[in-house]
Amino acid sequence: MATKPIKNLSVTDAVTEKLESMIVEGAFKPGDALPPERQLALDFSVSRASLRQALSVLESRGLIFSKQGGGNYVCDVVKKSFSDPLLDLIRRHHELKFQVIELRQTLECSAAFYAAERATAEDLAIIRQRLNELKAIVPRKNPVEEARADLELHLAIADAAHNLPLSLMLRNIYSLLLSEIEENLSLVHKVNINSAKLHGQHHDMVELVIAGDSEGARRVVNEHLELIRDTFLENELVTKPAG
Amino acid sequence: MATKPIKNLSVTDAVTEKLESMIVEGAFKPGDALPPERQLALDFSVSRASLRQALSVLESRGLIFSKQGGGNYVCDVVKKSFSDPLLDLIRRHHELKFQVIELRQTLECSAAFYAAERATAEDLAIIRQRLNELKAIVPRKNPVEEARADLELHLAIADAAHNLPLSLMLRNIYSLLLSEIEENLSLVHKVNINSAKLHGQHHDMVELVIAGDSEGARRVVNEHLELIRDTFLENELVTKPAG
DNA sequence: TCTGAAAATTGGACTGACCAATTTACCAAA
DNA sequence: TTTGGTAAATTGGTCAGTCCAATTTTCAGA
Repeated sequence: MATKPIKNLSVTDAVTEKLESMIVEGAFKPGDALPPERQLALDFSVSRASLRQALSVLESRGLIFSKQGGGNYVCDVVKKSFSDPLLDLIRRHHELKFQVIELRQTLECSAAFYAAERATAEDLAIIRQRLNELKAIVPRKNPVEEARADLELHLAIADAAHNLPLSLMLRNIYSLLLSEIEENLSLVHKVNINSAKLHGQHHDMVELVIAGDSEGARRVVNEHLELIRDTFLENELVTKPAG
Repeated sequence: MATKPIKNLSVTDAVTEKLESMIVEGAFKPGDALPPERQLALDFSVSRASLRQALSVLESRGLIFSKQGGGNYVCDVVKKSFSDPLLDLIRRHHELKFQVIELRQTLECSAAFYAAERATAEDLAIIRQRLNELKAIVPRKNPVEEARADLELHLAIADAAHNLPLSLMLRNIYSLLLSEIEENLSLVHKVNINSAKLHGQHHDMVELVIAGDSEGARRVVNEHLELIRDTFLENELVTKPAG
């Protein structure tokens, strides 16, 4: 008999949940001012300190905002943040973005190496197909589509390495990068500066994997991701005023 | 002309940012306990109420968790976001073990490389300490303790690479390996065949990282993990009838 | 009616206190 | 020496009261 997992919420957590559900259910509509903190604390029979902890959490979730002396207001855009904590973390800390790219570099170099050694005819057919799809999309000048096709090519190579955990980790990183790219298109425009060089590297990557030149594949992928990393870094310097 | 939104952070927000940065930058590592709230409030020269608002926000973001009477602890962020499905998968499929070791090899080689380039004096002190702890444990002939100390050394090197996502991934892999080892002690007995050689490599690893020889560190770690991989493989052939 | 300063309201922050859960220290019993 | 349990110290959870600063409201005077 397992001990019953009784709902044992702290006062703060209970208030957070209550307020959140009231907002979601429309008791307070977007733009509305919440009752004053002192009144709200009385209504819930909690201290103002506990209430304010709850309000802080709701503010960090983007549900409300505070104006000193004015009041607490429900945000207009109630964006359902089904946010991945790690993803949020990386969004807020650009130094982590660099680390993610560095990690991607580590993983992809190995992936290319093993792919060159282990790729089957079937793997190679898929890789060629992805490369052709990418080449077809490039002229359309659609950054998001191009980024997606780009990652698909990289993913095909990773899969050819026949290391499932490695593939899965890269998939996670790709989904992270893609949402990043979709949020910040200017970043992709920058990438286009080095577009020709990047696409040349794509071509070389594929050729070396097909040729079974594992060391060569690793080297080109390394150069490829260094170029990507540097482009990201430059972009950060442009878009972020002062780090 | 918009009024310049000068960085005008509230006390709570400032503390939140500061703590988050410290966690991200590794001042507090996953599993670590934060200093007591009263002490932390003193350190930051803020009231405990403000500090607790910040802690509430960080908890809601999944960065820390609190135990009443126990303390505030840094979460293992990775478990929720990066590789839940991966861990489950590997637990269910033993044939993936080889691939996991291969992945570990990839990650650790990079980690050693970057550690040799970036390790601070503090990092090096921890690495030396872990090595000494390992040396002290070896004579006891306790396989589980030794495996744990072994992984702690590798982890210290990984942390010195100053790449949080990389550290987190390796932590997951380590916890996986450890539970694997605890389940199957015979495997570690096999390792002891190459015990002397492995410990020599540990020593070389540390020395090269301390010397800042990134290429050398990468090479030794590569050899180290090849030896580990081969030992695992031999063991598989012995323990699994016709795997 | 309009303006502007005073007053009331409201969020931001600090202090000190008390409770409850956990951890640590310590001592007696086996 | 080891074990087991209890008392003490530590630490998070909560509350009440106070003061400050920004905003909103009120209202007298032009």
